[in-house]
Amino acid sequence: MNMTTREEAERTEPVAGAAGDAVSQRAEAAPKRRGRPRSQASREAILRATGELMAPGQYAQLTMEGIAARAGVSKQTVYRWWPSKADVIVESVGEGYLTLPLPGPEDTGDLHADLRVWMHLLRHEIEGGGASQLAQGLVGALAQQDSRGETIRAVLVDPVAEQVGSRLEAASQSLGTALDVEKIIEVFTSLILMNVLFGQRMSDEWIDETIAWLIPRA
Amino acid sequence: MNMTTREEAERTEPVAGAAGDAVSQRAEAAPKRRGRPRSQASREAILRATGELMAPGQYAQLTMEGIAARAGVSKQTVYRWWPSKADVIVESVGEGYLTLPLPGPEDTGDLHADLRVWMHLLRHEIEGGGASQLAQGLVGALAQQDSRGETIRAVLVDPVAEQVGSRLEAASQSLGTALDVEKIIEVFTSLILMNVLFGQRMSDEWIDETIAWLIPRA
Amino acid sequence: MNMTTREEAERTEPVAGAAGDAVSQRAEAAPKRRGRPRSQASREAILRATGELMAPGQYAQLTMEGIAARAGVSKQTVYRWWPSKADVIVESVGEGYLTLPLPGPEDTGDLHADLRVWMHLLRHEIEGGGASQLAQGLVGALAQQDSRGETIRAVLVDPVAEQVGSRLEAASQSLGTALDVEKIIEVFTSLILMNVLFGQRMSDEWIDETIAWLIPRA
Amino acid sequence: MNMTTREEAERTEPVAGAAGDAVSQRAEAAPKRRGRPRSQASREAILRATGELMAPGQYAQLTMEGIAARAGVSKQTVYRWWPSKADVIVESVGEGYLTLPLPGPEDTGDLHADLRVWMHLLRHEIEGGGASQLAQGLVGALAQQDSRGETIRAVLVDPVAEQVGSRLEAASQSLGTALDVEKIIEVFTSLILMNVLFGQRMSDEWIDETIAWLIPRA
DNA sequence: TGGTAAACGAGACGGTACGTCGCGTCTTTTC
DNA sequence: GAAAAGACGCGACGTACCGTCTCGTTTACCA
Repeated sequence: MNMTTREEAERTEPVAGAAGDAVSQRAEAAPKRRGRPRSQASREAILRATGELMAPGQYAQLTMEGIAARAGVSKQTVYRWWPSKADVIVESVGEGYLTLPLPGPEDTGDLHADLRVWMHLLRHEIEGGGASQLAQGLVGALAQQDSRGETIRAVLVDPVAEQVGSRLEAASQSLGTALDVEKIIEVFTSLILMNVLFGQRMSDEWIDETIAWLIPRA
Repeated sequence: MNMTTREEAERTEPVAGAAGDAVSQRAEAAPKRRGRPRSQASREAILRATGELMAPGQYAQLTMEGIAARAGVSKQTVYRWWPSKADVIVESVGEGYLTLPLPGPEDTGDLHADLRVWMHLLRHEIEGGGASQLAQGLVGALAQQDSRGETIRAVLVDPVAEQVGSRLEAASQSLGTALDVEKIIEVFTSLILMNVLFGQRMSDEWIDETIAWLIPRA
Repeated sequence: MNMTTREEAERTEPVAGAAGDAVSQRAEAAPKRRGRPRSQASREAILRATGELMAPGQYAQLTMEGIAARAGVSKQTVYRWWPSKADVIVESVGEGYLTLPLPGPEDTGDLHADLRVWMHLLRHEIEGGGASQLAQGLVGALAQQDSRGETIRAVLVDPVAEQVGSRLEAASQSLGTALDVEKIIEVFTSLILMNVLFGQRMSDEWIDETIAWLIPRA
Repeated sequence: MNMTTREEAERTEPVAGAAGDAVSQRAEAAPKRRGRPRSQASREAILRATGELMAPGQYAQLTMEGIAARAGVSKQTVYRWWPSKADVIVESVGEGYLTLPLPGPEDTGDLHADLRVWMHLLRHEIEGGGASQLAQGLVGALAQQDSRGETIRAVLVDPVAEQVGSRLEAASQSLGTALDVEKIIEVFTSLILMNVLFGQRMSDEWIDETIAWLIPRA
């Protein structure tokens, strides 16, 4: 990610020892910045506006001008802190201003049924078009600058994996079956995301077959 | 895909007349179009130019103006025959003017070994960055105009599925095992494309595990 | 003046042997241009808009964006034909889309009285501020690119010189006096323009003195 | 308007106190300002920078940011003491940090000869372009903010008038002739400034004629 | 001699205009 | 009637200055 060191410093400062940051020893050598400090309000407004404009139907407005306008901020302020649209999107998503509208599966005790219900839900979501558009938009927007795979993965893949994962792990314990949970999660996520990304319609049969194939009944 | 019917009809016609020739006497059985016929040379030049501009590093030039300029053709000529950039790209890829730098697996008789070799090859390709960039670019370019996904699938998914598919089917017959070939192909393709699209690194272990999990040894 | 040769050719073509053009022998070698010809309507709209925006009070809008907007034309169209704002202004003025709001003297037979009345009129005009603002604006706008003295002279100086000149020449003949008419015109024009440009107030005494000094009574 | 800022500051202070303020106990007209006094060094640096940036060729840099940068000063410091760019320019010129490259006439005893020599010198200066450009620039810069003209007159007209004036007054006394010196100065200045402003070329004949016409030989 | 208030540098802020690029459409002449 | 040439309205791009606004840091005065 091509963030300037200044930006990096600024952001991580209030957040403190965030995320997977191991090397945070740089406390000495005061990072005392001179001049007026950047407006935290502007920063948030920009990231929020970006998140909002990623919503289905708004996507056409996802321009630097659109973001600035909706945030009530000057274009220059956006450019001052993020060198490109991709960077703004990445940070907006990273800060949680936008989440994929994909729910996770319930837990009624019957794993197969839960997954089936869930995938029907996903199908409905995909058919609405919003999720696909958003996913494609993300890939498209980010593709222009860098590959930035980790980011997209963090936004697109991880949440889905997490949701299906927690359900599977619960089942794995209660069932006592020897499921390769990790692999199943991975495959499940891949299949679903392909369908979301490419707007593929999941037929009833395909759903049943897929579940059966991935999680053989005992 | 949104190809005009005229385009479809027209295209197959001169292709029969083949290669470099212009004034062949295909007159008979003709649907007799009046006026100057469309230039086959222009068509090829456009598709070739599109393919060339999709090459990694050139992607920024993939504009309608860039295509027309490189093809030595007027913009109108491009628009006359393809309603959108997405359609040009799709046809360019379809006609082989651009190929995803993703080879298929060899057939040495040992399915597991072949797949392992192949996936190491893919990993190398992914690490080069070109494939990921191109795949992302395709998604991005196509998403802007045609979010329906069939298009992207045709360009991105199908070729990979075909390559791994033919190897698997061959194995399926020689092995006589009851493999759900279709499902395996689908899953294989999904996993690989996810990795390509998001630049995920495939470790040796991951490759071995995945193959073993998908195609259990007899 | 930095007009492109193409623009020059285009403009002078319909105008025929305009202005002081002596070398117009280039008729042969048909300048047949290809592609869509430039829109005469746009050209006129731009020049008219420019003239209108030079009017007192509107001057703040005299931006390339303002001109394009008022002309109902895209910015690019303005830039396509004139490389800078100064060039647009020069041509707008040159084509008569704007004239200095300075009247000429009447002819009642009494030269001194006529001039006095006229200068009082001018004083009123100057006090309104419009004329000064416009003159300064012209100088300022044109100064940024080139010196372009001839143009400003043509717009600012010549009309005034002409008006006072014709009155003086008429008087010169009827009086039979040996007036150095040319010199007087020159001086008169200079004095008046200095006052216009710098918003100098002309007092009654100054007017009388000046007229008496320039045109001694017989 | 073109009062020095210090005067301005001192003036507005009591005015502010008079504006219906309740706490105004400092009635005893104390001009004593508290806090850090303004930096004389900054003031000079700003005026010098302004003068330097008015030099021919540099004119495009004559922005508030440019001035501040070259003076090694913050923008706010400039704005604190001068309300507009015009004021800075006026004071810079007034303090002699920039002089129009227009010399005055020598005094060899022969008035006509002195003037002729001087005007040839001016012609050379005008042809170089620098003087015209600078004069136009001044008009342009000042016109944008202060169209009242006194400012421009003070900068542009007065210096020239003074130079030619002192030579003429000297001559007037030694000659004893009844010259209307004031008028002659005015006319001379007008003619010359018109030529400078509009880059008009003064021919040998024109110079001789003009001098002869303005100052008839005894 | 230490407080304090104004001036200082730095530089971010909301704006407006700049000049350019690409879009998809249009209007010419040429083939 | 297709093709090249290229102008058109549109809208976003990224940059430059504008004049204003915090910040933390001097620095001269007055107590």
